[in-house]
Amino acid sequence: MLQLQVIREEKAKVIDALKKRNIDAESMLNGVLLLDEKRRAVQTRLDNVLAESNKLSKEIGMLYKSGKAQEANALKEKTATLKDESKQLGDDLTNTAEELQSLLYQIPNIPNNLVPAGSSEEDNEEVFKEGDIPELVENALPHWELAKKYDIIDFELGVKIAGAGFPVYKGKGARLQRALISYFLDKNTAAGYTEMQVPHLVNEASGFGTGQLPDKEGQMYHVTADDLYLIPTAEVPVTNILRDTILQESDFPVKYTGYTPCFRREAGSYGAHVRGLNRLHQFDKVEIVRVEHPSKSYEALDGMVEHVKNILRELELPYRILRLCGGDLGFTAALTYDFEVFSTAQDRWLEISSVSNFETYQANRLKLRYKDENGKSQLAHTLNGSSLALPRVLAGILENNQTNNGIKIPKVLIPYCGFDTID
RNA sequence: GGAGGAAUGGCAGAGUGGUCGAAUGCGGCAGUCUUGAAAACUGUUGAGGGUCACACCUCCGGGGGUUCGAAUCCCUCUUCCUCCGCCA
Repeated sequence: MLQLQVIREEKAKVIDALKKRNIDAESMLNGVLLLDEKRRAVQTRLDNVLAESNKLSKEIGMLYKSGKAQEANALKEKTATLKDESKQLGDDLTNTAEELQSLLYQIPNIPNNLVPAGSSEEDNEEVFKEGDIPELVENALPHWELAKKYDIIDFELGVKIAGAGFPVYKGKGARLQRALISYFLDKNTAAGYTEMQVPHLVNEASGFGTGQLPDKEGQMYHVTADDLYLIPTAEVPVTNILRDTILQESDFPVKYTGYTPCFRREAGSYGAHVRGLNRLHQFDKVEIVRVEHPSKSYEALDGMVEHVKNILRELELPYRILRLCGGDLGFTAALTYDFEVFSTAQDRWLEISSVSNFETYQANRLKLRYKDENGKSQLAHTLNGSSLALPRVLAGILENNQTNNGIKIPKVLIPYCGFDTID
């Protein structure tokens, strides 16, 4: 959520920046400012009424103590109107504040200067590319065929147990999954991230904190009986560790990593692009989360990008990095780099990581602050990234490493797997 | 799931209707002393709204109520503790 102060003081700049998202925010921001003004006016009136009635109450107390009951009773009558007034003003205040809040929830984050203009993923800017695209054997197979051929992933079995998009990993497939998780966590902890095991269901407040609610309510599985949500990403529980927290500057940088399954309803997705592991309702992901001093957050973002690069290099996967354009940028992000692995057998790029700086947008909702050198509370910056999402990494490994003698396991994973070939 | 108890500032812990945003201790910060540190002493130290700055207002787990007045009384929800039941 944007800070009111920023909208108040730099409205023109905000409108201009949001144009990159192809949004004309002018009327929305005017609405916010109007409500904000109203809120403060009502608050001031309410405060005055309360001050008056506080004063009277004290006088009444004194009068009773000194035995002047009659005078006290006379004063009591005066408080009746004040009470009515404060009740009305209080209701007005609540309504205005709620209206203001819900309007603020509808305004996305301000894109960073680096974000290119654009309306769709076509306009994303390729900023880096590395790794050789392998020459595959003739009649190379996409991963869903390989999965069947080597009996390592069973999609039909998942359908039977749960439904489409819930694969069952078997044998070496399951072991490879576990290997990837351990490998990713080891890389992240070696880079100074503290490993966290967090709940896979979260409450409403956590959903609001990181911005999944109210915006993407339909994308999460909702356990209505207990009003909990299955997490769509570890970002939600891990970042919410620090909700309602005031850090010291010396606490920076905060670096967490966690492995969790992720659950997404993916309502509205269909077609060839959701085949196999490309888009699932349940998948595994290892996430990195950072909380930073505002002056350091972009340095941190670059560091996270380097970190993910390193991992992909070790996995020997060809990949590229995109800077997302305004039209493709997530609602809460200020700047996002997407990592994509090239799947040779599918002849397309697969998104495997998304690394973002949210600046103060999440922190404002989370009330995640720090004390600056003057002892004043300031909003921190939050960042997160996948390091990494498993299914498409797995797809990339299976497809790019297929040979006539089976699928070669990348060297770094062999110690984790205990085998070097799937055949 | 059943019965009982509890929830107060970073932590511990007083406060059972008025002058309580809240004693006291610990911790934190600043200072005195010291070559330096420790100890001791002195001061300071919750969050938010509001204001140029003050004033002022709100917050004692959340919500609602009683009252002129609520941390304190009532209702409700949540969480924690103890006991019982069930159980990976």
